[in-house]
Formats: sequence, C-alpha cells, structure tokens
Amino acid sequence: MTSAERALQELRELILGGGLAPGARLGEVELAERLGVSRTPVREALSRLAAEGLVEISPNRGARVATWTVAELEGVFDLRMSLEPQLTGFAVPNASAADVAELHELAHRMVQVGSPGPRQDLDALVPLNRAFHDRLVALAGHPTLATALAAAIHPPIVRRNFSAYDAESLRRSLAHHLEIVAALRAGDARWARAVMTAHISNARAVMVRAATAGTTQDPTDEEAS
Amino acid sequence: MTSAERALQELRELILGGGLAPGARLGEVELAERLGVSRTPVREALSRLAAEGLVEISPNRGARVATWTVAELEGVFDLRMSLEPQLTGFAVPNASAADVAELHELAHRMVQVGSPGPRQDLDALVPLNRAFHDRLVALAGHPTLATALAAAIHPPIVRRNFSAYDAESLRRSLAHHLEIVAALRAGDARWARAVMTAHISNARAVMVRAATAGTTQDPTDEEAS
DNA sequence: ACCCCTACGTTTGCACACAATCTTCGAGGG
DNA sequence: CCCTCGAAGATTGTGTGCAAACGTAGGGGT
Repeated sequence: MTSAERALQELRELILGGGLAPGARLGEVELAERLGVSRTPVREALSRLAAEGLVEISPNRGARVATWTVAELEGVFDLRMSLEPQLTGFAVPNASAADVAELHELAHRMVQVGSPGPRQDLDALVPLNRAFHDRLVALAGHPTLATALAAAIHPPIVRRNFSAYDAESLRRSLAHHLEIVAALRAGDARWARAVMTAHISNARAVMVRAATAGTTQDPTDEEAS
Repeated sequence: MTSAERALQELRELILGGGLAPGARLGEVELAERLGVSRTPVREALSRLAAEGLVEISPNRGARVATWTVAELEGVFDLRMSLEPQLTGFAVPNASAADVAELHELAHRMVQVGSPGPRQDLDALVPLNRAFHDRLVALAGHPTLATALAAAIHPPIVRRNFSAYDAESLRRSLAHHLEIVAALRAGDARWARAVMTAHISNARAVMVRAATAGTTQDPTDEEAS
C-alpha cells in the first residue's frame, strides 16, 4: 500500500471519527510529521478528500475540515431520500434466504444493543447500522447509485453517533430495520422502498433537530500553540 | 489560477472533447510536457479526475481514460432518473416569468436548429441542450443534488453528440423541452417531473442502443511511438 | 485617533531528484 | 517449441528545495 493511501485513510478516519473538528486547519507540514510521511502524499490525500467533500481547499490558503450548514445537511437527506429507497428496491429481487437471515441477525442485534436499559450501548450501534446499510446497498448490485450515495453520505457522517436520537425516534429506527427485512423476505420492493423512505425521513428529522439545537458548539480552531 | 487547475481543466476538455479516446494511456511525463508544466500538478489533476470518474488509476501502473460498459451507462441513467425529475420539481416554484421566457427561448431555438431539414445542425444542439438543463438545475436551488448529478453525468457525456438520435427520438426530445417549459409556466411540479422522467427514458433508450450497436468502435490505445 | 502602506514570517505551489515497482525483452533450460 | 527466469528500460511514488502568495504586525501619514 502506498503512503498516499495510508495518509488518505488515516485522515478520513481522523475526520470521521471526530479527531479533527469541522473547520479545523489542516497544515501540510503538521499532518506530514503527524503521519510520518512527506508533504507530497499528504497533498494528494488532501486533494482527494476535497473531491470527496470532507475537506475544503482554498488556493494558497490551505485546507480546512469541511463544515456544513443545516441547509446543506437537509440537502444531503434529500439526496438520500432519492437514492436509498431506490437501492433498497433493487436489492429485493437479489436477496437470497441467507442474505435475509444475515440482515435479520443484524437488525435483531441492533434492537438488543439499542433498546433502552442497562445493556444499551449506542456506540456499538454505529458499526451494526453501517453493516446493515452497506449490506443492503451491496445487494442492490448497482455501483453507480451506490457511489453517488456514498459520496453524499460521507460528510454528515461526522457526527453519526446515535446520541442525537430520542427514545421514540430510536425505537422507530430500529423497527424500520426489522420491517425492511420483512419486506425483503416477502419480496415486496414497494414495501421495502416505503420503509426506507420512512427510515430516512425519521433520521432527517433527528439530525436536523440536533444540528439546529447544536449551533452553539465551539467553532474554535485547534490552534493549540 | 494555479497550474494544477489549468491542467485539470485542460485535461477535462481534452477527454470530454474526444481528444483522448477512452482507454488511452495517460503518461505523466507526456502530459506534463504537453501542458508545459511539471509532473506534480499533472499528478494532482489526474487524481482529481479519477475522483470525478473520468480517469482510472491503477497503483504503479498509471492512469487511463475511463471506459464504461453498457451496464455502467444504464446505471448512470438510473441515477439521472432518480435525480433530474426531483430537481425539475424543485425548480417549479422558483421559476419566475423571466426564467420561463428564457427557457422557452432555448427550447424554441433547439426545435429550430434540431428539426430535420437543410437548417439542421446537430452540433449546435449540444450547447443549447446543456444550457437548458443547466438553467433548470440552477433554478432548483439544490447544490447537493446538483453536484451529485453533475458527477454522474460527466462520464457518459464523452459521446454526448446528438448523432445517435433517430428522427423520432429527437422529435420527442425537443418536444419534451417545450413541455417542461409549459409545466413550469403552469406551476405544476408533478407534470414537470413526469416529463423529465420521460425525457431521460427517451435518452436512455437512444444511448443504450447506440452503445450496444457501437461496441465495435476501435479500442486501440494512442500509442503513437 | 484612525487608516493605509510596507516589511516580515509562514504556508502553499511547483519543480526536480532519487528510490521502488512494474513491464518488456531476451536467454537458457525443459 | 514453449515455459521460466533474469536483467534492462521505463514509469510511478516519494522526498526535498526554492519561489511566490497570503496573513499579520508595525510604523508613518492624514
């Protein structure tokens, strides 16, 4: 694996994992020594991340972690609403019994882990949720739609923890997963599309509310001198 | 403007304009001296073009102009079918009388230029068509959807001349533009969406037919020694 | 007291050089 | 005659140095 790829993945992880706050300055030399490589692969990584929409580059002024307004966040959800139900519908005829069982397993574990109580673990929900949606997208067998969706989803995933969900919305979200599995088992593409549309609408409401409320979060740079 | 940007735009023009055939090898040194810059900005341009999907990069094996199978072409049209009607619908409430007049003017000129006869000029149709669709997308006021659409449309635009259209399909396409304007004037988003869906379905049928028939086109590299 | 202009430090943009990898061509053995 | 192995050439990947542009602080002028 090349150094540029390593830098790319590491930076992506850092941004998506919250290690770098939105708006934070990304100096080339700082990142270079932080990742143990030269500036060249760092530049390449930053360029590609800019193409993905994770960082913003101003000529001669360097790169910063991208920030998103509420309007842009809503735009992303519009896009998801256009694509994910479609992908889910495509997945229906391709789902084997084994696939359905696997998805059911994932949805079931999400209910166990996500239900309120002493065993609730919202952080464990994130990889399960991701696995569920990724599996579904893979089943659709539609690389073009999948790529467009992935490009759109990446940015707002930054704060993609489930802490923003209130109990009611979370319960709905978990139920949706199970219902999607049911629709797959029934071979009903229209049903699956409808549930996915509802699923994203629910998520949109939660995220927009969180973003609107959390406008007060620190926009400070990480300029610890 | 930076050298990397110049290289990016020039390469894009070269690929989209047909100056570089799909599958053609893109040597860094060759491009560098062809554009009069060093390898560094060329590398950056190639990297970004790869992110756009116009070129494909294999590690240690260089870059080539991207190629698309018929299946991928159909995938792109699936994506357009998901996004463009949506964008057209969003444009409806934002369209002022002046906007409608402008779009009507464009659609009318396309009919004049595109109708069979001695004054037919298929090449002149391309910029008009592009202006029409761009105007419509701009009216939607939805940067996120617009960006996703633009990213998807770029690749297959390579052969985006209207020579593939038979008389019947071309007449339909021109009529669609006028009908979309009518829907805008009526303020009927559902109507506009439906016509746009039909418009893209028509285009899909034409392009897929052309791609299937034209599989015999030369896959030769430009290895002029 | 406020504004503008200038000089400095920092950072990015680009070019060049070296190292690592892949491809190709040729020779030897089976 | 074909296959395998090896070396040379070419190409990509990465590090480093230099020049240009930007941001900022300080001094002079109005």
